Amino acid sequence: MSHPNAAAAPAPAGLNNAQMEAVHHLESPCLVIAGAGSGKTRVITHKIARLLQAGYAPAQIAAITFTNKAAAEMRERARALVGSRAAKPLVVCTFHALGVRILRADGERIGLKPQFSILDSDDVLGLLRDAGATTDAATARRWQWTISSWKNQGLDSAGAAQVVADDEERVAQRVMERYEERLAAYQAVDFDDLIGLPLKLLRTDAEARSRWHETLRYVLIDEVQDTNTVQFELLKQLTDHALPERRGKFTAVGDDDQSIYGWRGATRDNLRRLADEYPTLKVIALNQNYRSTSAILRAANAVIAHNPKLFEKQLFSELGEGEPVRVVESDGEEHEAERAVARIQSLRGQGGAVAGGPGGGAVALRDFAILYRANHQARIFEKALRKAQLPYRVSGGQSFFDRAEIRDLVAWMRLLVNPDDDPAFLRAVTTPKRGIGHQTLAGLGTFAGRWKVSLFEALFAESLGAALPRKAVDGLHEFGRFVNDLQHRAGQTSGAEDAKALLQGWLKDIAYEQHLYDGEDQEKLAAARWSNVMDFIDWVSRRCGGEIDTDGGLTTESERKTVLEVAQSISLIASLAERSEEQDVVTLSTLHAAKGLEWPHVMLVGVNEGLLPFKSEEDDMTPERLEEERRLMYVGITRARQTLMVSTLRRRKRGRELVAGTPSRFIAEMKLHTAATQEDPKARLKALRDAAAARVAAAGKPA
DNA sequence: CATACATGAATTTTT
DNA sequence: TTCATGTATG
Repeated sequence: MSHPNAAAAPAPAGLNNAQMEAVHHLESPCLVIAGAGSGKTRVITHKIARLLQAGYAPAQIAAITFTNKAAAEMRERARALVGSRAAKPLVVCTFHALGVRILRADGERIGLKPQFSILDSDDVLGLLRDAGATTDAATARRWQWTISSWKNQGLDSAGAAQVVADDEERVAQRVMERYEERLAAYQAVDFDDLIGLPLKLLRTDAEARSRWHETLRYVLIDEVQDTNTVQFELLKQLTDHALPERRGKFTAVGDDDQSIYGWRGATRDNLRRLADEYPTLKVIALNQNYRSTSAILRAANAVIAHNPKLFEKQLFSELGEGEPVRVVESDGEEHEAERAVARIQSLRGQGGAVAGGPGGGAVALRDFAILYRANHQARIFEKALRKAQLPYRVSGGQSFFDRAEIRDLVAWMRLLVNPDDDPAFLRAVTTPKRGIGHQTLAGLGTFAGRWKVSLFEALFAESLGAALPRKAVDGLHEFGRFVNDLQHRAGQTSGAEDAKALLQGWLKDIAYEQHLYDGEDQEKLAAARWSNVMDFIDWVSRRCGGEIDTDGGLTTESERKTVLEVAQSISLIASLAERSEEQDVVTLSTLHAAKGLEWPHVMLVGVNEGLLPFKSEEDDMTPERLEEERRLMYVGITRARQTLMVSTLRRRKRGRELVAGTPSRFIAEMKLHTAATQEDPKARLKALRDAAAARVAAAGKPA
């Protein structure tokens, strides 16, 4: 991963004492409480090196993360430390990728054929609409959410039947039953299944379990505080070896104060469970922060002190006092945005005047982040930045793989891997249009439903002729033959050059470029889409050529792969090799999406009651909810390296009139007044002098 | 009655 | 940005 602001610990000479202890503790399960910016990736990668030294083979070590990005960064840092040869066989991947690996190898033992398809959330939504016979996307989305949270608690539809609380859930539970039937019929799994099914396998199949215990002998897991119940159970199963001396070989790394995903099933309580269920658990806290100034950390510590503690931890920094944290009050969102822009411009104008500025030179745009609670808040800042002609990037924008044209091609590839993947079939057979319409597909669907076979299987059934007109059947057969032929060739084609030729030939055969220009009235847009398609083709063929995996997916070796093999791993991959990441632009991001990243200059905006902590009408703010919001504030504060500005609205526009806004309680909790913010001119002067002294001290040190 | 446009409101997100 | 709701117009 190449994000310039990714939390790459500014390398201290070696490891500090706590880090060293964490790295060398192999005797019993280990939990590393890694505060923000305390060098946790460093600990994990060094621990991998330590395990290799202790005699583990690389392929026996698994490092599990939550995102592809984190996995890629981890692999890269491990490679830098232990070398390519040792790093290659390491199992560094996401939870879900590990699930895929287990299911591709052993899924047959629980009735899943190895070429099963992975549905993304759009596919799931379509299936649910179908299963629940609704066209209403909002309803289907609620079902999706409900069903997913049941699955994340380890419940199937039968289990969910025991816990339904109201009528809406009762309906969702029935939809879930039909959804499960469909998944089984399509030989497809959703993202939740990628955790749930491997867990089921390991629980019920002793032989498979012991085989996996032989394969993966030591497990490192990142961000444990973000694990949900099912993921936690999977971790336990993976490390629950039959031999006592081989049991509990894991290191979990996390920070209870950065647990911000409770709303999607993550439970901070898993940290406590680790301590409860593993009496020999060694808990090590990393308290030294290598990212932020003392002024920033003091504010962070003060805020989080209002939460009950799970583990004792107090971050400190040796980077100097730094600039005081600034609180700014604005009249309305526009005003706030203008002031944020003004701050960027003034800090940039100042050049290297800020302590430790990159190379002591000008402050770059990429050094700034504007962080907010909710996505819609970005809008007004975008407007202000555009007006000031400052380039920016909004986090969590539409990903490459979400684009319609890419989803078309991915559907085709999924169909090649698993012709029984009905959602993929439907998309491919109608993209581009080939004279197979609603009527034909409805007929085929009815036929397939009656005989309980997939659409693709139904297509070649003898008796289909009785159910559909001759012309329709001919069209379907032609499509089927085309897919079969392409599938055959894709299974034999490997290497970048050949793969590219195959893919280009395929696009030509289906006249995809024409399809794009037909569907778009503006030629420029169609051309842009086609260029995306070309990027996609390049990307797939490069992987066929055996280029080293940079996406954290499954691959641990770099041999040539067939097009079909590459297609197998495609659903899991969320982003192309980051292309725009290195541009010098201001970052706009939600607090959630900012986790794990850092910037020299951070602005937290919209820090108001109602927004942060967030509160909606029908929402009773439980203490737990408030604590999670506070952790969100904590995460925001600890993203900043040199300066932090916290912005709040005195007044907000509501409709046409301005209404009073209340600064967030978290601002008071930062306890800035002692150091001086704006009230006391004398104290402020002193703070400025201190900061200047700190700058001088910092400038004397090598970077 | 249906469609077009304007207005206002808006949790958080990965795989 | 998107999504839903409401008003105005054909």
